[in-house]
Amino acid sequence: MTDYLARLNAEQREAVETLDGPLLVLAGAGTGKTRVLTTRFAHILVTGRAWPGQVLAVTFTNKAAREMRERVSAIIGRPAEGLWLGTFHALCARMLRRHAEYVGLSPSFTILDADDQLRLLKQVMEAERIDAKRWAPPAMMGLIQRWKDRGLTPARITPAEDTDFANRRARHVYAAYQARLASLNVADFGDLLLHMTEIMRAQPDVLAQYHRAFRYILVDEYQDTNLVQYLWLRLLAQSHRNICCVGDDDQSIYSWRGAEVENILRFEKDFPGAKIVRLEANYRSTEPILAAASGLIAHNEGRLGKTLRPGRNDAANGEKVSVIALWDSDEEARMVGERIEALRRDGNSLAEMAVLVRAGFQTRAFEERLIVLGVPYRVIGGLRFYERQEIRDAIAYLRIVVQPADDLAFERIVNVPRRGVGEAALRTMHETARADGIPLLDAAAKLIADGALKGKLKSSVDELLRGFARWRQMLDRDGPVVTAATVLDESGYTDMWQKDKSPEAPGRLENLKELVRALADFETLAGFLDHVSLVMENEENAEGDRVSLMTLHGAKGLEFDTVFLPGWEEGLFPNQRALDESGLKALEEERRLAYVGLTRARRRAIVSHAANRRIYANWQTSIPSRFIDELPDAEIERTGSATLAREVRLTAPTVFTGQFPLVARRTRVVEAWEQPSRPARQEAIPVGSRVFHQKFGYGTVTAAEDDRLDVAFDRAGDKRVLDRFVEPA
DNA sequence: AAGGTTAATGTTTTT
DNA sequence: CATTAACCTT
Repeated sequence: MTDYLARLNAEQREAVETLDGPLLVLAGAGTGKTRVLTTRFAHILVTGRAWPGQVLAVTFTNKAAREMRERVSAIIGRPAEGLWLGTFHALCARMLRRHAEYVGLSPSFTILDADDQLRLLKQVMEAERIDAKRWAPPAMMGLIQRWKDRGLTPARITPAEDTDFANRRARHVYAAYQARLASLNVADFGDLLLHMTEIMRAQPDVLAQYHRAFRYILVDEYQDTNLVQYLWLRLLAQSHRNICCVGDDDQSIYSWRGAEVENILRFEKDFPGAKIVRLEANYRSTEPILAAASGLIAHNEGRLGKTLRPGRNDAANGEKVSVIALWDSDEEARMVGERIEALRRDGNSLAEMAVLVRAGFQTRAFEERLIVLGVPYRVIGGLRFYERQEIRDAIAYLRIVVQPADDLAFERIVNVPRRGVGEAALRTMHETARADGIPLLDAAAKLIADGALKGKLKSSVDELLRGFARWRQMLDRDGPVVTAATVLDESGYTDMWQKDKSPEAPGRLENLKELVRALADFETLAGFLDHVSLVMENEENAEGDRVSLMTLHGAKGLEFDTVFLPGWEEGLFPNQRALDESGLKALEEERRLAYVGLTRARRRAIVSHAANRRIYANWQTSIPSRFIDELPDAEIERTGSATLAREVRLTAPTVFTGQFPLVARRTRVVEAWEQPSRPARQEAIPVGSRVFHQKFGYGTVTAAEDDRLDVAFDRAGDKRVLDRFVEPA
């Protein structure tokens, strides 16, 4: 029964068998993190420490949750049921249904998606008379989300926090937004965590209930937790302290989403006596790949410090990491295509190859190339199932059936299909709703009863309202599947797409069918709606042998024999925008992203960069990413038609000495080597001098480092820009 | 209210 | 370039 322990190495075994007290597992890439987590879970059950329902296991993705559930089942030899195993959000939603009244919601609250969130916020900002031109709603949304990530309810926000948005009215807007959510009986994603944390803080009996319920807590991807998730965990763990967090600070790539690596450091502080186990034996990659990745990540400061060592017997026989220099992005796509074909000819499976890019738009060039070559591929990421227009529309209908007061859903579908409800009619409904303090749906009914609506508008809206009354009864009588099918049919929604002649229409109808089909697995419509917003993913086009194309973020947790890492150029990767916004912090995160990319590869990693890249309309010259220079020379092999660039760069005499050090030497050489479309800068730009930038206007240079300048722009504020984009003023 | 035009604007996005 | 939101015309 304990033969599962025999399959672990010493450090993994320690992580599994240390069951009492707080434990932090620092697990490097490919060191068997998931195995440790699932084995630990099973070990708790097998040793009789707890029943399955007494273990709380938290992941970030549904995929990870599913995987863990399957592997735990396999070890204990039966389907694992009644588990508290899921994503932070799914677990919180489940809890919040029990205690919704504490935060002014009813247990039937629905969960809002990003689109509805923004629409609602726009309305709130409009009502608060905030100029949307000057204060962009998406920026305000970001601010609110970051507050929520930090566990800050409007009441917890100090005036000092509310300084730089809409003349210190951000806190007020946030409060109004929250009030509006409550009045609609909806919660956004952030609220799930925020509300539960707030409830556990304020209601000792609720907290005590969960302390009794959970004896052990397991947390995956701990480096990606944000503050509110940390608080939530800490509250739940504070009585028994049997909490085990697994993470890797070197793979923290979501700080821009509110994740705080500092949580790892905080862990030791808040759980004194916490044991720390390091997993450093990598069973995934060959030695050159590990050494290259380690050499790269060593350039980051402030790491907890782990050294990956090869754990595979055959690790030493690996090929070096290829670094290929190419003339332009077309040649890069051609190179990747050719390599893929060659590998396939040698008997390699396409499913074992991946192209990992920094930004989503980069996949297109490779898609086009692979189509020409007739190589099957799949793009991972992009629109999720529930983000599709037709699914969101259908769900809006269903939400109103469950929740007649859901104004956002009503607003979304009242004129879909067209019922002649335009801006004017909607405004009238809003006014009536606000005046009488009733939901939009009731306001519409009232306007019809009062004879305020006329003609086609009146009859079509009336029919819709009668429909909702009917469908609501039907739900009790005939269940969700029949109701959903009827709603889509009788509302004219299916009809609308059947009449649509666009090429996407058939696919949309197919998705609607899939939605109804998926409903069969659920007892209640409310349960299904939760599933759709919290869990439902794309069917990943998994069938067949295909090359995977995805972003580096999307590749976390995956592995492939061969990994292509194109576009390693300054500006693109590391991404200039990230650098401009968050400086060194962003650079280190970009570097971690590069580390994640390299460590996805089992046997082969092919890094490439192009000297010229078409961005939007025109061609732009790029220089190789600094990350390439940071790869240890011994582990890489440089080839490619643009190898010359490097030779030139390395052998060119250092022209500029003394006075203005570190100025764009690399840029200049590469530009000299190709056509002089943009004249190379002849002189360094001294600190303190006045410059002009096409986009930001005039400013004063405050610092210079390599080819980038810190400039205090007169109007645009402090920015970091490439020196070739400014001119001496 | 609907359809067609122009102008603005381009990272990453587990839930 | 290519997508989308805001705008203007019928």
